[in-house]
Amino acid sequence: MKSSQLFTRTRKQAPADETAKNAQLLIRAGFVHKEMAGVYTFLPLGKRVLENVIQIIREEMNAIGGNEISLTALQQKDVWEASGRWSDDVMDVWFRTTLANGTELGLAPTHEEPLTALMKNFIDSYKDLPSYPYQFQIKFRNELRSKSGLMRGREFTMKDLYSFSKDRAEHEAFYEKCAAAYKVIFDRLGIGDITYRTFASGGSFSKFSDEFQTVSPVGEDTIFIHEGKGIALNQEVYTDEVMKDLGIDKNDLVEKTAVEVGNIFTLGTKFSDALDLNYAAEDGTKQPVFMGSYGIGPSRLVGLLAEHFADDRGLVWPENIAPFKVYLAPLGDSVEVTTEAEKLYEQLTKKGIEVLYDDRNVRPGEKFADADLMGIPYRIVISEKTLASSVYEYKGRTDTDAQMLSHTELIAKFV
RNA sequence: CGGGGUGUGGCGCAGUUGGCUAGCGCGUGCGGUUUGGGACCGCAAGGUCGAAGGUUCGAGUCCUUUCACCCCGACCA
Repeated sequence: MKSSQLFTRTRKQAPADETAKNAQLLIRAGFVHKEMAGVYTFLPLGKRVLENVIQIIREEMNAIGGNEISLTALQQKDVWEASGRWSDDVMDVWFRTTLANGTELGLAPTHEEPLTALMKNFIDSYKDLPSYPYQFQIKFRNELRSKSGLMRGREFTMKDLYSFSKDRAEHEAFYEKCAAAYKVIFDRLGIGDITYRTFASGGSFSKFSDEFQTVSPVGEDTIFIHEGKGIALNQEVYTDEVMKDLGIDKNDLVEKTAVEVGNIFTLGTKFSDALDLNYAAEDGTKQPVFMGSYGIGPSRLVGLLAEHFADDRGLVWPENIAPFKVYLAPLGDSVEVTTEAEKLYEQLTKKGIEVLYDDRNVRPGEKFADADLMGIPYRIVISEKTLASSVYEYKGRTDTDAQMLSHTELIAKFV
Protein backbone atom coordinates (compact mmCIF):
# COMPACT_ATOMS: atom_id res chain seq x y z
CA MET A 1 0.00 0.00 0.00
CA LYS A 2 1.11 3.52 -0.68
CA SER A 3 1.05 6.03 2.14
CA SER A 4 -0.90 8.37 -0.09
CA GLN A 5 -3.72 5.80 -0.12
CA LEU A 6 -3.77 5.46 3.64
CA PHE A 7 -6.28 7.91 5.03
CA THR A 8 -4.91 7.92 8.56
CA ARG A 9 -1.96 9.92 9.76
CA THR A 10 0.35 9.83 12.71
CA ARG A 11 0.54 12.40 15.45
CA LYS A 12 3.28 13.64 17.65
CA GLN A 13 1.13 13.84 20.73
CA ALA A 14 -1.29 11.41 22.25
CA PRO A 15 -4.72 12.62 23.35
CA ALA A 16 -4.69 13.88 26.90
CA ASP A 17 -7.47 11.54 27.97
CA GLU A 18 -5.49 8.42 27.20
CA THR A 19 -2.99 7.40 29.80
CA ALA A 20 -2.69 3.74 28.83
CA LYS A 21 0.46 3.21 26.78
CA ASN A 22 -1.21 0.80 24.38
CA ALA A 23 -3.95 3.27 23.48
CA GLN A 24 -1.53 6.20 23.28
CA LEU A 25 0.74 4.39 20.85
CA LEU A 26 -2.02 2.87 18.77
CA ILE A 27 -3.78 6.23 18.46
CA ARG A 28 -0.60 8.17 17.72
CA ALA A 29 0.38 5.70 15.04
CA GLY A 30 -3.11 5.78 13.54
CA PHE A 31 -4.08 2.16 14.31
CA VAL A 32 -7.23 2.84 16.30
CA HIS A 33 -9.65 5.63 17.08
CA LYS A 34 -11.44 6.01 20.34
CA GLU A 35 -15.17 6.22 19.89
CA MET A 36 -16.03 6.45 23.57
CA ALA A 37 -14.73 5.02 26.81
CA GLY A 38 -13.81 1.40 26.23
CA VAL A 39 -14.91 1.41 22.59
CA TYR A 40 -12.33 1.62 19.84
CA THR A 41 -12.59 1.68 16.07
CA PHE A 42 -9.92 -0.25 14.20
CA LEU A 43 -8.39 1.87 11.42
CA PRO A 44 -6.60 0.32 8.41
CA LEU A 45 -3.30 -0.39 10.16
CA GLY A 46 -4.95 -1.62 13.33
CA LYS A 47 -7.36 -3.75 11.36
CA ARG A 48 -4.45 -5.47 9.65
CA VAL A 49 -2.85 -6.26 12.99
CA LEU A 50 -6.13 -7.51 14.42
CA GLU A 51 -6.67 -9.71 11.36
CA ASN A 52 -3.17 -11.13 11.67
CA VAL A 53 -3.83 -12.04 15.29
CA ILE A 54 -7.19 -13.52 14.35
CA GLN A 55 -5.67 -15.55 11.53
CA ILE A 56 -3.15 -17.18 13.85
CA ILE A 57 -5.92 -18.13 16.26
CA ARG A 58 -8.11 -19.34 13.39
CA GLU A 59 -5.40 -21.63 12.07
CA GLU A 60 -4.86 -23.24 15.44
CA MET A 61 -8.56 -23.65 16.14
CA ASN A 62 -9.07 -25.25 12.74
CA ALA A 63 -6.14 -27.55 13.48
CA ILE A 64 -7.94 -29.05 16.47
CA GLY A 65 -11.21 -29.50 14.64
CA GLY A 66 -12.88 -26.14 15.09
CA ASN A 67 -15.74 -25.18 12.76
CA GLU A 68 -15.86 -21.43 12.28
CA ILE A 69 -19.28 -19.80 12.46
CA SER A 70 -20.66 -16.37 13.18
CA LEU A 71 -23.38 -16.09 15.76
CA THR A 72 -25.59 -13.03 16.07
CA ALA A 73 -25.01 -10.06 18.30
CA LEU A 74 -28.73 -9.68 19.00
CA GLN A 75 -29.91 -12.38 21.35
CA GLN A 76 -33.30 -13.60 22.49
CA LYS A 77 -34.34 -13.29 26.07
CA ASP A 78 -35.88 -16.74 26.37
CA VAL A 79 -32.69 -18.75 25.98
CA TRP A 80 -31.12 -16.69 28.71
CA GLU A 81 -34.12 -17.12 30.96
CA ALA A 82 -33.81 -20.86 30.49
CA SER A 83 -30.31 -20.81 31.96
CA GLY A 84 -31.22 -18.27 34.61
CA ARG A 85 -28.71 -15.72 33.38
CA TRP A 86 -31.05 -13.03 32.04
CA SER A 87 -31.25 -11.43 35.46
CA ASP A 88 -29.07 -8.46 36.32
CA ASP A 89 -28.26 -10.13 39.60
CA VAL A 90 -26.56 -12.98 37.75
CA MET A 91 -25.08 -11.09 34.80
CA ASP A 92 -24.54 -7.46 35.69
CA VAL A 93 -23.00 -6.44 32.38
CA TRP A 94 -26.04 -6.67 30.14
CA PHE A 95 -26.75 -4.20 27.39
CA ARG A 96 -30.40 -4.60 26.56
CA THR A 97 -32.61 -3.21 23.86
CA THR A 98 -36.10 -3.78 22.52
CA LEU A 99 -37.67 -4.43 19.17
CA ALA A 100 -40.21 -1.97 17.81
CA ASN A 101 -42.94 -4.31 19.02
CA GLY A 102 -41.61 -4.23 22.55
CA THR A 103 -39.80 -7.58 22.56
CA GLU A 104 -36.78 -7.46 24.85
CA LEU A 105 -33.41 -8.40 23.41
CA GLY A 106 -29.88 -8.59 24.71
CA LEU A 107 -26.65 -7.55 23.03
CA ALA A 108 -24.37 -10.57 23.20
CA PRO A 109 -22.11 -10.53 26.26
CA THR A 110 -21.20 -14.17 25.47
CA HIS A 111 -22.80 -16.97 23.47
CA GLU A 112 -23.30 -20.16 25.49
CA GLU A 113 -27.08 -19.99 25.53
CA PRO A 114 -27.86 -19.18 21.90
CA LEU A 115 -25.28 -21.64 20.64
CA THR A 116 -26.53 -24.44 22.86
CA ALA A 117 -30.03 -23.76 21.56
CA LEU A 118 -28.69 -23.71 18.00
CA MET A 119 -26.92 -27.03 18.38
CA LYS A 120 -30.19 -28.74 19.26
CA ASN A 121 -30.84 -28.61 15.53
CA PHE A 122 -27.74 -30.63 14.79
CA ILE A 123 -27.04 -32.88 17.75
CA ASP A 124 -29.35 -35.86 18.18
CA SER A 125 -27.06 -38.83 18.36
CA TYR A 126 -23.65 -39.82 19.68
CA LYS A 127 -22.73 -39.86 16.00
CA ASP A 128 -23.08 -36.07 15.96
CA LEU A 129 -20.47 -35.67 18.69
CA PRO A 130 -18.03 -34.25 19.39
CA SER A 131 -18.49 -30.87 17.79
CA TYR A 132 -16.41 -27.70 18.10
CA PRO A 133 -18.01 -24.56 16.70
CA TYR A 134 -16.20 -21.29 17.23
CA GLN A 135 -16.32 -17.71 16.10
CA PHE A 136 -14.71 -14.30 16.20
CA GLN A 137 -17.42 -12.01 17.38
CA ILE A 138 -17.95 -8.69 19.10
CA LYS A 139 -19.05 -9.02 22.69
CA PHE A 140 -20.84 -6.27 24.55
CA ARG A 141 -20.35 -5.87 28.25
CA ASN A 142 -21.64 -2.95 30.22
CA GLU A 143 -18.60 -2.56 32.40
CA LEU A 144 -18.92 -0.14 35.28
CA ARG A 145 -15.50 1.07 34.42
CA SER A 146 -13.59 0.37 31.25
CA LYS A 147 -9.90 1.09 31.46
CA SER A 148 -6.41 0.62 30.15
CA GLY A 149 -7.15 1.40 26.52
CA LEU A 150 -7.93 -1.73 24.55
CA MET A 151 -7.36 -3.98 27.53
CA ARG A 152 -10.80 -3.67 28.97
CA GLY A 153 -13.53 -2.42 26.71
CA ARG A 154 -17.29 -2.39 26.68
CA GLU A 155 -17.21 -3.77 23.17
CA PHE A 156 -14.43 -6.15 22.19
CA THR A 157 -13.61 -8.96 19.80
CA MET A 158 -13.55 -12.44 21.21
CA LYS A 159 -12.75 -15.83 19.81
CA ASP A 160 -15.05 -18.21 21.55
CA LEU A 161 -15.07 -21.90 20.89
CA TYR A 162 -17.52 -24.27 22.53
CA SER A 163 -17.02 -27.98 22.81
CA PHE A 164 -19.88 -30.45 22.71
CA SER A 165 -18.78 -33.87 23.91
CA LYS A 166 -20.36 -37.18 24.83
CA ASP A 167 -18.96 -37.31 28.31
CA ARG A 168 -16.39 -35.94 30.67
CA ALA A 169 -13.59 -38.15 29.34
CA GLU A 170 -14.08 -37.03 25.77
CA HIS A 171 -14.36 -33.46 27.00
CA GLU A 172 -11.17 -33.60 29.01
CA ALA A 173 -9.18 -34.91 26.09
CA PHE A 174 -10.28 -31.99 24.01
CA TYR A 175 -9.77 -29.55 26.86
CA GLU A 176 -6.11 -30.47 26.99
CA LYS A 177 -5.85 -30.36 23.23
CA CYS A 178 -7.19 -26.83 23.25
CA ALA A 179 -4.86 -25.81 26.05
CA ALA A 180 -1.99 -27.06 23.91
CA ALA A 181 -3.32 -25.11 20.91
CA TYR A 182 -3.44 -22.00 23.07
CA LYS A 183 0.18 -22.45 23.93
CA VAL A 184 1.02 -22.58 20.22
CA ILE A 185 -1.03 -19.45 19.61
CA PHE A 186 0.76 -17.44 22.30
CA ASP A 187 4.10 -18.73 21.07
CA ARG A 188 3.25 -17.59 17.56
CA LEU A 189 2.20 -14.20 18.89
CA GLY A 190 5.59 -13.82 20.50
CA ILE A 191 4.40 -13.85 24.10
CA GLY A 192 4.72 -17.56 24.80
CA ASP A 193 7.58 -17.06 27.23
CA ILE A 194 5.59 -14.69 29.41
CA THR A 195 2.23 -16.39 29.18
CA TYR A 196 1.28 -18.97 31.79
CA ARG A 197 -1.46 -21.48 32.03
CA THR A 198 -3.00 -20.34 35.27
CA PHE A 199 -5.13 -22.25 37.69
CA ALA A 200 -8.17 -20.13 38.50
CA SER A 201 -11.61 -20.19 39.96
CA GLY A 202 -14.28 -21.63 37.71
CA GLY A 203 -16.64 -18.75 38.28
CA SER A 204 -20.26 -19.75 37.95
CA PHE A 205 -19.46 -22.81 35.86
CA SER A 206 -17.30 -25.14 37.86
CA LYS A 207 -14.88 -25.27 40.73
CA PHE A 208 -11.79 -24.47 38.70
CA SER A 209 -10.87 -23.19 35.28
CA ASP A 210 -7.70 -22.47 33.36
CA GLU A 211 -6.71 -18.98 32.41
CA PHE A 212 -3.87 -17.94 30.18
CA GLN A 213 -2.18 -15.00 31.82
CA THR A 214 0.49 -12.85 30.23
CA VAL A 215 2.84 -11.12 32.61
CA SER A 216 2.54 -7.38 32.13
CA PRO A 217 2.86 -4.28 34.26
CA VAL A 218 -0.61 -3.23 33.14
CA GLY A 219 -2.14 -6.49 34.25
CA GLU A 220 -5.29 -6.42 36.33
CA ASP A 221 -4.76 -9.85 37.80
CA THR A 222 -2.26 -11.05 40.33
CA ILE A 223 -0.80 -14.47 39.68
CA PHE A 224 1.76 -16.67 41.40
CA ILE A 225 4.14 -18.29 38.95
CA HIS A 226 5.90 -21.60 39.34
CA GLU A 227 8.73 -21.25 36.83
CA GLY A 228 9.81 -24.87 37.21
CA LYS A 229 6.43 -26.22 36.17
CA GLY A 230 5.69 -23.32 33.84
CA ILE A 231 2.30 -22.78 35.41
CA ALA A 232 0.72 -20.23 37.69
CA LEU A 233 -2.02 -19.76 40.24
CA ASN A 234 -4.47 -16.92 40.15
CA GLN A 235 -4.63 -15.04 43.41
CA GLU A 236 -8.27 -16.12 43.78
CA VAL A 237 -7.18 -19.73 44.28
CA TYR A 238 -3.94 -18.97 46.09
CA THR A 239 -4.76 -21.16 49.07
CA ASP A 240 -2.87 -23.79 50.97
CA GLU A 241 -5.42 -26.37 49.98
CA VAL A 242 -5.06 -25.74 46.25
CA MET A 243 -1.28 -25.71 46.48
CA LYS A 244 -1.37 -29.01 48.28
CA ASP A 245 -3.65 -30.46 45.60
CA LEU A 246 -1.27 -29.32 42.90
CA GLY A 247 1.80 -30.44 44.80
CA ILE A 248 3.27 -26.95 44.76
CA ASP A 249 5.51 -25.43 47.40
CA LYS A 250 4.53 -21.89 48.26
CA ASN A 251 8.19 -20.85 48.33
CA ASP A 252 8.62 -21.68 44.66
CA LEU A 253 5.99 -19.16 43.61
CA VAL A 254 6.73 -15.68 42.32
CA GLU A 255 4.06 -12.98 42.41
CA LYS A 256 3.43 -10.99 39.21
CA THR A 257 0.69 -8.89 37.66
CA ALA A 258 -0.74 -10.29 34.47
CA VAL A 259 -3.33 -9.83 31.77
CA GLU A 260 -5.83 -12.57 31.10
CA VAL A 261 -5.52 -13.25 27.38
CA GLY A 262 -7.45 -16.48 27.28
CA ASN A 263 -9.47 -18.87 29.37
CA ILE A 264 -10.97 -22.30 29.18
CA PHE A 265 -13.87 -23.55 31.21
CA THR A 266 -15.47 -26.88 31.80
CA LEU A 267 -19.17 -26.14 31.57
CA GLY A 268 -20.35 -29.69 32.12
CA THR A 269 -24.07 -30.08 31.55
CA LYS A 270 -25.11 -26.72 32.98
CA PHE A 271 -26.31 -25.38 29.64
CA SER A 272 -27.31 -28.64 28.01
CA ASP A 273 -29.54 -29.38 31.01
CA ALA A 274 -31.03 -25.89 31.01
CA LEU A 275 -31.75 -25.91 27.30
CA ASP A 276 -32.36 -29.63 26.82
CA LEU A 277 -29.44 -30.43 24.60
CA ASN A 278 -29.33 -34.21 24.74
CA TYR A 279 -28.24 -37.03 22.50
CA ALA A 280 -29.04 -40.69 22.06
CA ALA A 281 -26.12 -42.81 23.24
CA GLU A 282 -25.03 -46.12 21.69
CA ASP A 283 -27.26 -47.96 24.13
CA GLY A 284 -30.24 -45.81 23.19
CA THR A 285 -30.38 -43.88 26.41
CA LYS A 286 -30.82 -40.12 26.45
CA GLN A 287 -27.71 -38.28 27.70
CA PRO A 288 -26.93 -34.61 28.24
CA VAL A 289 -24.16 -33.18 26.09
CA PHE A 290 -21.01 -32.34 28.04
CA MET A 291 -19.78 -28.84 27.25
CA GLY A 292 -16.77 -26.57 27.55
CA SER A 293 -15.97 -23.03 26.48
CA TYR A 294 -12.68 -21.59 25.29
CA GLY A 295 -12.06 -17.86 24.88
CA ILE A 296 -9.31 -15.62 23.61
CA GLY A 297 -9.61 -11.87 23.19
CA PRO A 298 -7.97 -10.76 19.93
CA SER A 299 -8.64 -7.04 20.45
CA ARG A 300 -7.31 -7.21 23.97
CA LEU A 301 -4.29 -9.05 22.59
CA VAL A 302 -3.66 -6.21 20.14
CA GLY A 303 -3.56 -3.85 23.12
CA LEU A 304 -1.30 -6.16 25.08
CA LEU A 305 1.05 -6.69 22.14
CA ALA A 306 1.24 -2.93 21.52
CA GLU A 307 2.04 -2.43 25.17
CA HIS A 308 4.65 -5.18 25.17
CA PHE A 309 6.31 -4.67 21.80
CA ALA A 310 7.26 -1.01 22.01
CA ASP A 311 10.19 1.25 22.75
CA ASP A 312 10.69 4.98 23.13
CA ARG A 313 10.18 5.56 19.41
CA GLY A 314 6.96 3.66 19.09
CA LEU A 315 5.59 0.23 18.29
CA VAL A 316 7.83 -2.73 17.46
CA TRP A 317 5.66 -5.40 15.86
CA PRO A 318 6.85 -8.95 15.42
CA GLU A 319 6.93 -9.77 11.72
CA ASN A 320 3.94 -12.09 11.70
CA ILE A 321 1.55 -9.57 13.20
CA ALA A 322 2.91 -6.31 11.80
CA PRO A 323 0.52 -4.46 9.49
CA PHE A 324 3.26 -4.41 6.85
CA LYS A 325 6.58 -6.15 6.71
CA VAL A 326 8.52 -3.41 4.97
CA TYR A 327 8.49 0.38 5.12
CA LEU A 328 9.85 1.66 1.84
CA ALA A 329 11.10 5.21 2.13
CA PRO A 330 12.42 7.06 -0.89
CA LEU A 331 14.14 10.29 0.15
CA GLY A 332 13.59 13.38 -1.93
CA ASP A 333 11.44 13.45 -5.02
CA SER A 334 13.95 13.16 -7.84
CA VAL A 335 12.84 11.12 -10.84
CA GLU A 336 15.65 8.61 -10.32
CA VAL A 337 14.78 7.92 -6.70
CA THR A 338 11.07 7.74 -7.35
CA THR A 339 11.50 5.43 -10.32
CA GLU A 340 13.70 3.08 -8.34
CA ALA A 341 11.29 3.09 -5.41
CA GLU A 342 8.32 2.31 -7.66
CA LYS A 343 10.28 -0.53 -9.19
CA LEU A 344 11.25 -2.07 -5.87
CA TYR A 345 7.70 -1.64 -4.56
CA GLU A 346 6.40 -3.61 -7.54
CA GLN A 347 9.03 -6.32 -7.14
CA LEU A 348 8.47 -6.86 -3.44
CA THR A 349 4.71 -6.70 -3.75
CA LYS A 350 4.77 -9.30 -6.52
CA LYS A 351 6.71 -11.57 -4.20
CA GLY A 352 3.86 -11.31 -1.73
CA ILE A 353 5.73 -9.07 0.67
CA GLU A 354 3.55 -6.46 2.27
CA VAL A 355 5.11 -3.07 1.75
CA LEU A 356 4.02 0.31 3.01
CA TYR A 357 5.49 2.61 0.40
CA ASP A 358 5.89 6.13 1.73
CA ASP A 359 5.33 8.04 -1.50
CA ARG A 360 4.72 11.34 0.27
CA ASN A 361 7.02 14.22 -0.52
CA VAL A 362 8.01 14.91 3.05
CA ARG A 363 11.37 15.22 4.72
CA PRO A 364 13.39 12.14 5.67
CA GLY A 365 13.01 12.64 9.38
CA GLU A 366 9.26 12.47 9.12
CA LYS A 367 9.38 9.21 7.18
CA PHE A 368 11.80 7.64 9.64
CA ALA A 369 9.75 8.78 12.60
CA ASP A 370 6.57 7.35 11.10
CA ALA A 371 8.25 4.05 10.20
CA ASP A 372 9.45 3.75 13.79
CA LEU A 373 6.17 4.83 15.36
CA MET A 374 4.16 2.37 13.28
CA GLY A 375 6.62 -0.35 14.20
CA ILE A 376 7.11 -1.79 10.72
CA PRO A 377 9.77 -4.52 11.08
CA TYR A 378 12.03 -3.52 8.17
CA ARG A 379 12.84 -0.21 6.57
CA ILE A 380 14.32 0.20 3.13
CA VAL A 381 15.66 3.61 2.12
CA ILE A 382 16.34 4.71 -1.42
CA SER A 383 18.10 8.03 -1.94
CA GLU A 384 20.51 9.80 -4.29
CA LYS A 385 23.29 8.42 -2.11
CA THR A 386 22.20 4.79 -2.26
CA LEU A 387 21.59 5.06 -6.00
CA ALA A 388 25.08 6.44 -6.53
CA SER A 389 26.54 3.29 -4.93
CA SER A 390 23.91 0.97 -6.42
CA VAL A 391 22.79 -0.20 -2.98
CA TYR A 392 19.71 -0.17 -0.81
CA GLU A 393 19.72 0.80 2.82
CA TYR A 394 18.13 -1.92 4.91
CA LYS A 395 17.43 -1.68 8.62
CA GLY A 396 15.48 -3.73 11.11
CA ARG A 397 13.20 -1.73 13.42
CA THR A 398 15.38 -2.39 16.46
CA ASP A 399 18.76 -2.41 14.69
CA THR A 400 21.10 0.39 15.61
CA ASP A 401 22.78 0.52 12.23
CA ALA A 402 21.57 0.11 8.70
CA GLN A 403 23.15 -2.21 6.15
CA MET A 404 23.91 -1.29 2.59
CA LEU A 405 22.82 -4.17 0.39
CA SER A 406 22.91 -4.94 -3.28
CA HIS A 407 19.65 -5.71 -5.02
CA THR A 408 20.36 -9.43 -4.79
CA GLU A 409 21.27 -9.26 -1.13
CA LEU A 410 18.18 -7.21 -0.40
CA ILE A 411 15.81 -9.58 -2.15
CA ALA A 412 17.49 -12.49 -0.36
CA LYS A 413 16.34 -10.98 2.92
CA PHE A 414 12.76 -11.70 1.95
CA VAL A 415 12.75 -15.25 0.69
C1' C B 1 -21.12 2.06 41.98
C1' G B 2 -17.80 4.92 46.01
C1' G B 3 -13.50 8.37 45.97
C1' G B 4 -10.30 11.85 43.20
C1' G B 5 -9.47 14.78 38.79
C1' U B 6 -10.27 17.09 33.85
C1' G B 7 -13.37 19.45 29.79
C1' U B 8 -11.00 26.25 25.71
C1' G B 9 -10.25 25.34 16.99
C1' G B 10 -8.53 18.42 14.49
C1' C B 11 -4.37 17.49 18.62
C1' G B 12 -1.43 19.53 22.92
C1' C B 13 -1.88 23.80 25.96
C1' A B 14 -2.18 29.32 28.09
C1' G B 15 -5.92 32.50 29.56
C1' U B 16 -3.87 36.66 36.25
C1' U B 17 -8.38 39.26 41.55
C1' G B 18 -14.91 38.58 36.10
C1' G B 19 -13.41 43.79 31.73
C1' C B 20 -11.84 45.39 25.25
C1' U B 21 -12.27 41.94 18.48
C1' A B 22 -10.34 34.40 23.27
C1' G B 23 -4.19 33.54 22.50
C1' C B 24 0.21 30.01 21.55
C1' G B 25 2.47 25.45 19.49
C1' C B 26 1.41 21.28 16.32
C1' G B 27 -1.61 19.99 12.32
C1' U B 28 -4.35 21.87 7.75
C1' G B 29 -4.50 25.22 2.89
C1' C B 30 -1.66 28.64 -0.37
C1' G B 31 3.31 30.82 -1.84
C1' G B 32 8.53 30.36 -1.34
C1' U B 33 13.37 28.42 0.44
C1' U B 34 14.63 23.36 1.66
C1' U B 35 15.45 17.58 1.54
C1' G B 36 19.45 11.62 5.66
C1' G B 37 15.88 11.93 11.96
C1' G B 38 9.18 15.17 12.64
C1' A B 39 13.18 21.99 8.61
C1' C B 40 12.34 27.40 7.86
C1' C B 41 9.84 32.18 6.23
C1' G B 42 5.26 34.57 4.88
C1' C B 43 -0.04 34.51 4.29
C1' A B 44 -4.76 32.09 5.43
C1' A B 45 -8.82 29.16 7.19
C1' G B 46 -10.57 27.19 11.71
C1' G B 47 -13.02 27.88 18.37
C1' U B 48 -18.14 31.16 21.51
C1' C B 49 -14.72 28.24 25.79
C1' G B 50 -18.62 20.23 27.09
C1' A B 51 -24.20 21.35 27.72
C1' A B 52 -28.33 23.87 30.20
C1' G B 53 -29.77 27.45 33.57
C1' G B 54 -28.44 31.51 36.87
C1' U B 55 -25.72 35.97 39.14
C1' U B 56 -23.78 40.60 36.83
C1' C B 57 -23.58 46.68 33.24
C1' G B 58 -20.28 42.69 31.61
C1' A B 59 -18.86 35.42 32.42
C1' G B 60 -13.83 31.09 29.41
C1' U B 61 -13.23 33.12 34.51
C1' C B 62 -18.51 33.14 39.89
C1' C B 63 -23.03 29.74 41.32
C1' U B 64 -26.42 25.45 40.27
C1' U B 65 -27.62 21.27 37.49
C1' U B 66 -26.12 17.93 33.89
C1' C B 67 -23.08 15.20 30.29
C1' A B 68 -18.43 13.22 28.84
C1' C B 69 -13.54 11.56 29.75
C1' C B 70 -9.28 9.92 32.92
C1' C B 71 -7.23 7.74 37.51
C1' C B 72 -7.81 4.68 42.34
C1' G B 73 -11.11 1.11 44.45
C1' A B 74 -15.01 -2.53 43.92
C1' C B 75 -16.46 -5.78 39.78
C1' C B 76 -15.19 -8.35 35.41
C1' A B 77 -12.53 -11.47 29.68
